[in-house]
Amino acid sequence: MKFTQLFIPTTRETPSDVTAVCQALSLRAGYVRQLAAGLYIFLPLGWRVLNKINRILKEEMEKIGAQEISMPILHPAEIWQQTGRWFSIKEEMFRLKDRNGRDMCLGMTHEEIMTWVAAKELRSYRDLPQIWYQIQTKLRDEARPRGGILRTREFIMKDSYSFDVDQAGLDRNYQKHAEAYHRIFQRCGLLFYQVESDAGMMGGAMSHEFMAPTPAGEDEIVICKSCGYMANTEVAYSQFASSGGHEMPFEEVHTPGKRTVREVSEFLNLTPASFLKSILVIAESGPVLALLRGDYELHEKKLAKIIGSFRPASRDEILQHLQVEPGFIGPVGHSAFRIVADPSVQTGTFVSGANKEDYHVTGIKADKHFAAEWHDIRGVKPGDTCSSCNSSLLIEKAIEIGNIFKLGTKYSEPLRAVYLDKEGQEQLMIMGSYGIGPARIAAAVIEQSYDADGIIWPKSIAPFDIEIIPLNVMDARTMEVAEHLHQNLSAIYNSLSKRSFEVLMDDRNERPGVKFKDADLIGIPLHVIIGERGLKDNLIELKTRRTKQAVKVPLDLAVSEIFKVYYESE
RNA sequence: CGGGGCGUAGCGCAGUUUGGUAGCGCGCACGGUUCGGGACCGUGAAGUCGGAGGUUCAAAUCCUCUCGCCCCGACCA
Repeated sequence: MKFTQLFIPTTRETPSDVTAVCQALSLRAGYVRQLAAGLYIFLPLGWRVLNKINRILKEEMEKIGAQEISMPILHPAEIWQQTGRWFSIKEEMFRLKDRNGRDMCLGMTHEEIMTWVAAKELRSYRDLPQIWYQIQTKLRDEARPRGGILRTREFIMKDSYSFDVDQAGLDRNYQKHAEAYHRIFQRCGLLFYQVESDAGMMGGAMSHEFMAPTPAGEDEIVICKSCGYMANTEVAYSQFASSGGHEMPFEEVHTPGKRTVREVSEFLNLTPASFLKSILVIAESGPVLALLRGDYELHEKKLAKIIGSFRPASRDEILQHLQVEPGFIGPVGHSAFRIVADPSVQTGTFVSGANKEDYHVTGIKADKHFAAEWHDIRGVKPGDTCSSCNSSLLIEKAIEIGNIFKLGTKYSEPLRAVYLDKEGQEQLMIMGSYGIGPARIAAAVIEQSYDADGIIWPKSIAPFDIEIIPLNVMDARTMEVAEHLHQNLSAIYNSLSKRSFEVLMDDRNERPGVKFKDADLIGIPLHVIIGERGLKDNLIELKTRRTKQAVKVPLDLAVSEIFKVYYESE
């Protein structure tokens, strides 16, 4: 392919409103353009990369017996009403009416439709198991699109769905997907972790996320390098660091106008870890007092698992239930309340509000001065250790590039996806669903693989394998060599990669500097530089993008040397 | 949805405080000189100053409304 025949609008400057590296580079290198908030156009180079990724996805999905199909993205509301998600999902779903006034929506994901087909067409245990997948557009009216192609309102997803006769079948398909995902991300050249995750709106019993660590990531994951525990902070547990709190008399102290942990700790010259933080929340069953150590934050999802959905209490509610201003709440003397306390305050001596304006109480001990249900309700923080092996934990930012869910019967039940077993009994199908975002893979790869000059693609998903750079297109010899190499490399079938090289030739009448800069920016793995200077000695130059190392090779050995350097390079 | 920021030539920006001829750099077109890491000289095209309304002799600039984009948070298969 010739550069002059491809639309590659590179730019020297970065648009001012980008923040993420992947966003800046994919724009500058001419891979994508933004249409509106959360809507991106994939230009020729970007689309080539996505197709490379999709090719890998298809190969690995076929390997585990998944069958590619294609579903509509416009859905009738009824099916989503049957599973309840029409109601439980709020503004995030794009909804519309057709000309007859029928409610429709744009698919955020395809559990409903896949299950609908399964319910209609699969009847016998003999029809199962099935794995169906597609690479299809999803639409979500995101509250806040961000990070360029990281979080968009319209995006392509590889989503697959498994249908099994029993839990053991689901376990096998879940495991197969996990293994396929490992191969996929490895082939794409990503550093990634498989972490425990929250099932979120998908529901279901078990789920894992695949996370590519990068500072641009929206999620935070907790990693134990020692025993391998890895989890999204949404579900992560840890061992709290001991507070080293010291003994204090049990007495009220005057703390005029000091309300926050920070204010009171400074006022009393104590560390935040000496405090017992009391938070009043309103659950459906009534008010609940949540207690945790002053240096920790309440983990709302963990608390919700124990007391159900809740919201923070308003100032009036705090006055009503506790008869005290916010800032002076404490656990002492509230035996009538449901109190849920974090183990970080189970041993030791603490300071907390006195339930009396402008007073706190020192010397509080659990069980002696208050009683509580004990549950881990705190967020993991730096310095915590692993709850299984007590080694130190790492907290890293990461991009979610894939996930796998054990759905069980969450969708087969409402949509009546049933089969007859060997005894002729009707049984619910056991389902799993599994997603990967190809654009997020591309973004994560850029985030993990770039330098000051631009993108460094791994060979597996680069838009081209080789870029030929004839430095002076006005020189006849240069062009003769370049054209010849271009044709040869594009034509020779290579048994290793099972295809011929995809070659981009920069045939623009540009100065060498411009071509070098653009080549580095675009990030094709191997550059073949043809200049008059080298040709005098029948030499051309091979330069690998990642290392920037260049070797001069004789012209008559060009093709074999290119093979060699290409396959030796990382 | 809450908080903040920004909309001026294709891109990056100045000009807005204090109303008075719409500018700079890059890019683009043409001519010339250059040609191994984003060249130089010259000439030129290109703007409803996001939009609507208002104040004023006069609005990019002041006021009101509105639309869009970005960031932080809330939210998030």
